[in-house]
Amino acid sequence: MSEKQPNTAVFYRLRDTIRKRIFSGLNEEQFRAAETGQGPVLCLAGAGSGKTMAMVYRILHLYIFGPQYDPKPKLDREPTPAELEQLENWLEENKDNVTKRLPATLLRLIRQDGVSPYSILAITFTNKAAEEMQERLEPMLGSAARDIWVMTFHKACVRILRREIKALGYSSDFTIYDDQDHMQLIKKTVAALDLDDKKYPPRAVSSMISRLKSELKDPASAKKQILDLWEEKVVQVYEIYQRELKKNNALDFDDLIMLTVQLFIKEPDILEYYRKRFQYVLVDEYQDTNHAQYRLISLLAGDHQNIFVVGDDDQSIYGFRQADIRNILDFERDFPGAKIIKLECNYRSTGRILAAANSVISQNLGRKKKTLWTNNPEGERLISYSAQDEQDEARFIGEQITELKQKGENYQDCAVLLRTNAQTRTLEEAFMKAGIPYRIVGGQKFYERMEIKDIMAYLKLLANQADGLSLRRIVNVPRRGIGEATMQKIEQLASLNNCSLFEALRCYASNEIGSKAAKGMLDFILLIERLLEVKEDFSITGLTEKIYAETRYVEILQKENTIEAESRLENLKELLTVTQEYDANNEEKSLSDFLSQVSLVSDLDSYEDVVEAVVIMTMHMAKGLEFGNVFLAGMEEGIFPHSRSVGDGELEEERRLFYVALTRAKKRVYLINARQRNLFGRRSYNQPSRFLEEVPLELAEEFKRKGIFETTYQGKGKNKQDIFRKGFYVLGEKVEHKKWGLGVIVSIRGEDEDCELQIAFPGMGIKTFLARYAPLQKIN
DNA sequence: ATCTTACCGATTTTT
DNA sequence: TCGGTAAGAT
Repeated sequence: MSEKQPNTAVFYRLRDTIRKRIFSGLNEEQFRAAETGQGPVLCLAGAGSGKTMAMVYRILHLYIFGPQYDPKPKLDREPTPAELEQLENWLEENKDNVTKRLPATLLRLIRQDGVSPYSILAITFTNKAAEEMQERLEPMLGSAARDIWVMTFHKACVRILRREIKALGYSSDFTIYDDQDHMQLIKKTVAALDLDDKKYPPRAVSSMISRLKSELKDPASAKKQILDLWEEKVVQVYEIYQRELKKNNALDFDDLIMLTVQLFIKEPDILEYYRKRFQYVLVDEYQDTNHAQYRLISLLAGDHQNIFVVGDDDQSIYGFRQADIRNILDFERDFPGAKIIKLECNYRSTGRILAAANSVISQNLGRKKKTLWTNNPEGERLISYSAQDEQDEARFIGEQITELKQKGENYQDCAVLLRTNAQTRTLEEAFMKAGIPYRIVGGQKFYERMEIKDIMAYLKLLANQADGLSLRRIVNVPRRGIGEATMQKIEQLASLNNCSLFEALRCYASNEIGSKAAKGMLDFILLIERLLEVKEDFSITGLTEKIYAETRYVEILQKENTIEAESRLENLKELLTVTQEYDANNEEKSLSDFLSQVSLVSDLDSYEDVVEAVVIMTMHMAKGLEFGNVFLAGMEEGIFPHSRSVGDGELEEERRLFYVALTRAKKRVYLINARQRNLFGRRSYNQPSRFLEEVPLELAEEFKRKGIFETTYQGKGKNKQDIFRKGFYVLGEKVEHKKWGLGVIVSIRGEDEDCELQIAFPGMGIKTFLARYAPLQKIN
């Protein structure tokens, strides 16, 4: 017989139970990550260990219960019996299901000491990750979820900079240059300095400048650490490049981070404001942060030290983009008193896949020791297949996928992951032939298409007339008879008068009335001025349509009447869908805001796994995704590990990439190498990847093609005759004929031993044979 | 100013 | 092999 408890005590008990219920889907470590609200926390989260869960629930916990859970918080008033009943009812109703949604009333009742959603900053690298987190938060937190800053580094920086960049001498309608724009400007600068672009390849120059920026070195401080002539010149390029950006009121991607840090350092008041505001900072994929990003978050977390980072050093595969693995390895040193939480339970992959991945990654030195384990079943063995060549490789994958499909797998649960983009072609052809629906993620990106870039350049110029790069792009698009030579003059004029390209253009046009180029220029200037006048009156869609019409861009494409023009028109239509979506979803529509939103999306963001299609992409792009069945093609020395990375310390990063690729798979992994393949138009013979040997033998089995003659053959024999009888002929394969000598199979008709082979003998033409009788021998 | 042809060179790229 | 760039032709 229990004594009648006061309402408050009952409330405490119920609240505690509800808390446990909400977090019941987490394992012990995840829960610890979620509830440790104060101080620095490093969460080492292995692949597939539910780190997003941990982050989402951490935010949830902060919002509802605050940084430090108090089971008996001070209440303003005693809860009413009706309220207690509500809580009890909820508990009763949600006895068995895992909580995905919390009703607002319940939230209001139990939320005590919870932090303001405005004080939480959750940073990711991809929009996709940010959206995923946001989507999971919304049903739990309701509208409060929208007040939390869950966004990418770059987006957060753009937000801050749009408000504060005046302090750095830019104006707030700055343009963001994408990689293409950036490269363009680098090339121009290299040329302007009269440097030989053989000795100073734009790519290398760009990567050096990018490195300097991610190390927070401005041109002045970069000058102090020059090692040789080459670097000296590059720093000169950097200096001019940076000046040029500022003149154009433009920022490249690296600037977004670097300038934000500079801003914080230069303006302590501004830093103070954001420090006060973001009391709780969370960072996803911490192993991928570069130095600038590290500085950014350490500045923000400066005094409160409430910083929570999740990452996996074993999944650091962006070293070439200045991701600094030391950030995660040194976290405990950088943030004294840091708590370490390891998430080692994998919910994704089968035991065998995980064992393979563990074994592979254990070869790397200098990592934080972690061993993933799982309660999942052992699963099937990994399958390896040694293909004749890339066609055979592609065909094998196609066949296996067809087989999987028959077993009830969906196409969208199959992924082919590649080391390089160049490997996609053969696969595409094979899939097309086999009638397998496929999708290539990460090829030509929407916003990188010519026609889209053209229209965007118009919009950019309208938003920011200082943007000379955009002006240059469109001044003669469509044709207005303004060529390179004329533009050179204008550019000179601009730098002479220290004015913008647009102003120089105006000046030139009014001075050279009558010349052909001036006529075109005048057309262009009037067009832009007309658009500038009305840009405030239109929605983004309206403005875009006006550009289509006034430039006659669409009209000209229509007249072209080619398939190419057709697809460009399609893209322009698609762009209108994008603008419409923006217009519909954004209250105060500003052109700059639209443009930055667009600048910060990637191809991967549009990737949804609902389409019935096999997905083909690079291993890099696959990070963070998962698939039932994963095919890793091109497991060859030179390709993977890539020849360029063998040698200097990058082998471990390649191995991490392999680890990432393996751990994408839930059920099946196929490892395929081709014994020969065309590489740069040359036939090359590659050894199987060393990584294959790092997969323990007992976890894998080799797939043997059931050849036409193989039914009875079980041979171990080494002699040529045996091998010759065992094989199955493959298109493109080299064979030796007793009489004709070396040849290549160019066609195979029919099945099994009845098939008819056409073989090309160099200098002797194509001969036809019946496989059954022909005295053929395979050449490896 | 714009179109054509001969070279060269060739990872990965969240933003 | 392909695609992007640089010099030559119209």
